[in-house]
Amino acid sequence: MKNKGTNSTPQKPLTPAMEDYLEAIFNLGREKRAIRVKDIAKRLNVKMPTVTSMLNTLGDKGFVDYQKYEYIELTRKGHRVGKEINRRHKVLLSFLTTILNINPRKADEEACKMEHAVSPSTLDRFVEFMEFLQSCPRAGSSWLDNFEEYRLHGRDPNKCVERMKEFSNGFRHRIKTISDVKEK
Amino acid sequence: MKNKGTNSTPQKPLTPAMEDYLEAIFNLGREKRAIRVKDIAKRLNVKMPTVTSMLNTLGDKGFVDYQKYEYIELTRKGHRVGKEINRRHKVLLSFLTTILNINPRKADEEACKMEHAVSPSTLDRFVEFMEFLQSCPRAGSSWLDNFEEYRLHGRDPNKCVERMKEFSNGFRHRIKTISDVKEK
DNA sequence: GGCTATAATTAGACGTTTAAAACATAGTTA
DNA sequence: TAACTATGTTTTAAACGTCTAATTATAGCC
Repeated sequence: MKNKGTNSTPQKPLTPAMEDYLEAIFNLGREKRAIRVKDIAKRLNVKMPTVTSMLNTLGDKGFVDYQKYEYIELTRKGHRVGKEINRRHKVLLSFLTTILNINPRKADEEACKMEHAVSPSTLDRFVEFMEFLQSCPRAGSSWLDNFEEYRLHGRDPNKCVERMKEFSNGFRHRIKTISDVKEK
Repeated sequence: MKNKGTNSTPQKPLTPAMEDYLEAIFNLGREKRAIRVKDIAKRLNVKMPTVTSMLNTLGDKGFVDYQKYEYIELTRKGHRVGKEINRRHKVLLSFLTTILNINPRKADEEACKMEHAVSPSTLDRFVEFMEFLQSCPRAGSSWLDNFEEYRLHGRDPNKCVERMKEFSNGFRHRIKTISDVKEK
């Protein structure tokens, strides 16, 4: 038996809901000085009592410092998790928008769901894949333009060479945003 | 209000657990003639009472034909869902293994979680992306070999041209498996 | 200080998913 | 057919995440 009910570093698997709260608190913490129950509720589209109860849960598990009616703060452990989930969100969002060219709103929704399903090591592969696309000219933005052309106008393999010769610049900016993921 | 409690085509969002059961039943149906509670329990690593109770839930919602002690069968609606979830699984598995080169066991685990998070339209983009890679020579398998090289041996952009000239054939087979996703 | 508006909490409930324990059925075999 | 074994079901209970309604706390203002 590893962990008795106390806490410290239980490392029990967090539920998706808990991850959502930690991510929300992490982000709110960078946006405003004081984080309130109301803010979290609004961010996650839940009611305030739901937030209170989850804060108690997360407090018991050592992810937030929380005494009722007082300021909400992430512990070091909670901060680590919130930041990691946020990283997943950004990477997946970037992949969905820049590589698959899904519109930002839809991509954000999807990233919200996917971020709980993708392990850190798989996430790293996504990052490496995008970095590769960015660092290698032939694999980079103009190549993605070809994907867009393919998607919209046909899938005939014979068109391929022709397509490769096309100079399209309407989407050249897409790949640039990949580097934003590495920020902070 | 769209649907009164009856059923027919309620289209209520299925939970991940329900999707798992429908997918499992769908797959078991193709493996053996009679599907038993025990089989589902084993497949999903749950206990038999859990299966019984979920079968009742899914029966009420019109996804399975189920009378106690009798054969378990998907309704047309249930079959549609099971097949769709299975499709998501196969597409994601294929992406994770052939494009990101994640090992099959790990990739399967990840696909199991991701399949509940990815919408059909996003899934379609994954498929198109892989089809594009398959249909366009320069974007195809040898290009993915370069990604592998990049991942393992360095990320220096200056190496890129050099890398592009390399002829690597150790991974050439990877891209072939992409077409398997389109089966059935 | 007392009043009021806003914010937060408590209390109680519900639906979902799970499991353990006890019970029921069906099939096989002696 | 009686007994044993497989399988399946019911009952009960728990954890989780959410809600509404009612209550309590905090902060700002006259």
